[in-house]
Amino acid sequence: MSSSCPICEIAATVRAKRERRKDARPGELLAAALDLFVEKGFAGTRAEEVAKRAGVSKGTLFLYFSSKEELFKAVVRENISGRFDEWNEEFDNFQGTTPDMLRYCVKAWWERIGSTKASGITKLMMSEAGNFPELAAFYQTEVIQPGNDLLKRVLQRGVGRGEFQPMDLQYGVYAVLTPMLYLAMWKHSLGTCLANNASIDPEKYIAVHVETLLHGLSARPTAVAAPTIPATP
Amino acid sequence: MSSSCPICEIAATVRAKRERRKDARPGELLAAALDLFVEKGFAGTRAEEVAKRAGVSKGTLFLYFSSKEELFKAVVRENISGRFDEWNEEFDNFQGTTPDMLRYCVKAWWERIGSTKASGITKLMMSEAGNFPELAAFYQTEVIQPGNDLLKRVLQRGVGRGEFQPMDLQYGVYAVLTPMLYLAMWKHSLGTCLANNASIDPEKYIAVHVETLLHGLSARPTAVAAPTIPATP
Amino acid sequence: MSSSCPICEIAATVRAKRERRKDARPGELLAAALDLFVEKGFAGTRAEEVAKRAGVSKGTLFLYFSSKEELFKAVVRENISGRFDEWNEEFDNFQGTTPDMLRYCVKAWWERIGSTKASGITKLMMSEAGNFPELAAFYQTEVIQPGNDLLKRVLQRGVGRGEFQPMDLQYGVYAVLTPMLYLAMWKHSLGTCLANNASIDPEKYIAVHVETLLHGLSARPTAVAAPTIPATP
Amino acid sequence: MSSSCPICEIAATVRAKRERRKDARPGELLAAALDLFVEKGFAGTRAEEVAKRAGVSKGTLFLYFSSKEELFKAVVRENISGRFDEWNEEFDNFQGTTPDMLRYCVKAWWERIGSTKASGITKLMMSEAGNFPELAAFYQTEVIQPGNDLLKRVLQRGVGRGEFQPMDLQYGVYAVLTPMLYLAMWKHSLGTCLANNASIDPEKYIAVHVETLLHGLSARPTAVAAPTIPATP
DNA sequence: CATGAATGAGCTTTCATTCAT
DNA sequence: GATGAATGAAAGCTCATTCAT
Repeated sequence: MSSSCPICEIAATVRAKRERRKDARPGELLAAALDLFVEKGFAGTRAEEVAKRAGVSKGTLFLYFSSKEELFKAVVRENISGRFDEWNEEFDNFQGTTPDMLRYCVKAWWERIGSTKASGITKLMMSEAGNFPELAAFYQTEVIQPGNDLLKRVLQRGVGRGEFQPMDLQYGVYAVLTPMLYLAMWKHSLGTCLANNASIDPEKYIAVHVETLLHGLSARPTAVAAPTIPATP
Repeated sequence: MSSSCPICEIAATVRAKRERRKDARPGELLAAALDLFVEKGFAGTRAEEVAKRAGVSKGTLFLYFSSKEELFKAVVRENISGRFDEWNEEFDNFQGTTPDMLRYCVKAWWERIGSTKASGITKLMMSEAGNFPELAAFYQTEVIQPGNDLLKRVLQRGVGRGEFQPMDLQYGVYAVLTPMLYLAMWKHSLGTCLANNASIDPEKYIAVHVETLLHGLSARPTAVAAPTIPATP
Repeated sequence: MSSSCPICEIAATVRAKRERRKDARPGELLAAALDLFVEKGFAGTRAEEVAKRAGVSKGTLFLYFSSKEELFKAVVRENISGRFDEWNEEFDNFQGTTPDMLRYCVKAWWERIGSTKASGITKLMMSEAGNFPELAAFYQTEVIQPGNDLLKRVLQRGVGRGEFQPMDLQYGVYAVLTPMLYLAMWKHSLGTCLANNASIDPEKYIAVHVETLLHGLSARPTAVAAPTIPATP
Repeated sequence: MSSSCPICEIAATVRAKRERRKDARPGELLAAALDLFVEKGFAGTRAEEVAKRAGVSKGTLFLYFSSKEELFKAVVRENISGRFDEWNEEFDNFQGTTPDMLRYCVKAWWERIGSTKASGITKLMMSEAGNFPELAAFYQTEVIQPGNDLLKRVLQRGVGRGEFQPMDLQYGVYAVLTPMLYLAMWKHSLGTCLANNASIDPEKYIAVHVETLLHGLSARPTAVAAPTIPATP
């Protein structure tokens, strides 16, 4: 490779760069695919577009993922696990009232999932679950169940400490989770096409939600501080 | 039909049968389309499949609906937007407290939309809105806006009568609507693939939701300080 | 049929009208078909449109003409023959100079064919001949040949009387005919879609044509260089 | 190519072969399309047929031309409108009398268009203009207008140099053009189906036409009763 | 490994033709 | 005879997937 041919030199450079980036390819493709699947849905995303956004050719995409469906599965797998250990630990160590814990919990979700691209996966799963039952089961095991358990422990703590009324924990979880998941859906579906006057301010929406919720959950003989939906700003 | 002219009778019968058949077609097609759109999404549903399920040929479908998109709009009109007149009237005539009105409202939604196949349309729009902006705009105009307005009037009534605290009506609407819409989503996406032990009992879910909500909304004598989202602990 | 049933009476009236018009049906269909074929071409004309313009149903059209192609053939047959006898006689009796005869000839063509819907048939044949060889042969025998013969006799008369130079009669015929046929084409094709500034005034066009032609054909005392086919320049 | 690097050479060869193939595709497709459009008309030609005749698949056609209409436009550009620059220049540089120029002009048209398959496009536009207004407008802009302008300049030159009588240039253009266009029509419609004895010898037809025309246009000292193309009214 | 030209199954839509009424 | 609802064969176009280079 000490050839004097300049083209060969360029080729060598290219090859070097290629080899350096070879391992990065799947990751770049997955990132591009996440973006596009979230933005346009599964059927609406063209394989070539994914490849182009990842800076490779259509052929290369199929070199790493045997089909569009496999790519989709890989995207979901890549993006949904691995955060729960950290979170569980965080909550085990939480010092403070349970209402504050719940506020923190919701805030953390918004900062780490809801406001990031990762929220698109939620929407993705909702939209396409019907067409990928296998993936849906995987999602249930790896994401939904752990999230459920984590929230249940928070609510149980509140009940145990007399901060919350006794409740059916599962439905308590739903009451916390639902609007957040819905917000993720909204952000990535109708919310993107609607006139501004119909759009939701996510942070305000979440604040209203959690306070209303805490008001509803709280054990209060003496209704001291009534949280409310704030008056029109 | 006591006519003495047998030809007239036969002709009338013939026409009747034909017209009965012709009149039935759109309904059969709309029912088939609802099923399939909900099951497979808009893009995933083939026109020919709709026709086949309705027991007619591909051509016949286009005899009644000029395009797949028009078929979808007709499905939405048939199942949702066509009913707002009736609902508006119903609520105009409602006698009783506003909390009861809201309970009735949520119950009615569940019985007429949520628990029926029509709830699939909600899920459909969430999933496909990004890919079919024209459909999204249609849905916004024909469904979201009227639904929004109806709920706003209910909440306004409660505030006006001193049953609810003053509030930002738009976010009040969201607080009512969101879990219901989310339930619709759930039913038609992940909910269809999950093990039974993780499934939601919709009626209970809705009941919990509305009571928690009413608790949060209700005007209480000592509404001192509105709690807010605290800073990160 | 002395029934007292008013519907039966109406039916009887309808039937009578129907029978009265039964023989007229094919003619009405042919007229409608001529209009539409000329206006939109063969492929561009829909069978249902023809039926509607004729005031009958689609089914009836196929009752009289076994296929769209048969309808087309019938239109051409209906509209192209039967005028030549009259014309031949007219010209046999013509008194006057041959240039005047030719002027009259061109004028007559314009008035009876060129300016009427019948000119559309010319365009029709030109456009569709390739797809209907059988029809083309028919047209050749029934229309082109007789027209050719008639014009040849006119030119021959001029040559015989010393009004025109000797010439190749066949090409003389083409020289007369061509611009007229072209005009018919133009009227029914590009002429209908072009900006006004590019449009032709047919009468002026024909006048220019015939006078230029007569100038070229006329025997002149100083017929020094009768225009001939020059060697390739 | 005297490089010592064998890989470079191979790569170059490969790319060359591939590019040669890719570059050839549009030409092959255009040739096939010209054939078929002329033979069967625009509507009558199936995209797949064009592809098959070019030896490729349906999909490949749409790789190079985004729609059937674009394919047609490309055929027109390739065969006619793309040549006007060359022709305009040719005539700007012409040395000789204007009658000779006109003879050359007609001869050139015959050799480059009339006698080639390209003449079929003229017929095509005549036949299909009514059904495809967009194509007609394209043809008007890209072909008719430039051709018109070119001929007008020729005639104007003759008038300016005293070789032709003053005339209405637009109708002069028609007088030149019409028989040529008609010839193109004839060749591709009825002419293809008629017995030999009725067929036209195009070269002789054109020669007769142009000489008769020049005789009619020419300015002659003793223009006693010279019928002429009248000056603009 | 990477490329991108090529493929062809699949989708929506049109419309001549049929046939039960 | 007349009707018009129903049919289904095409046709234009898209795009996941393949494979020669």
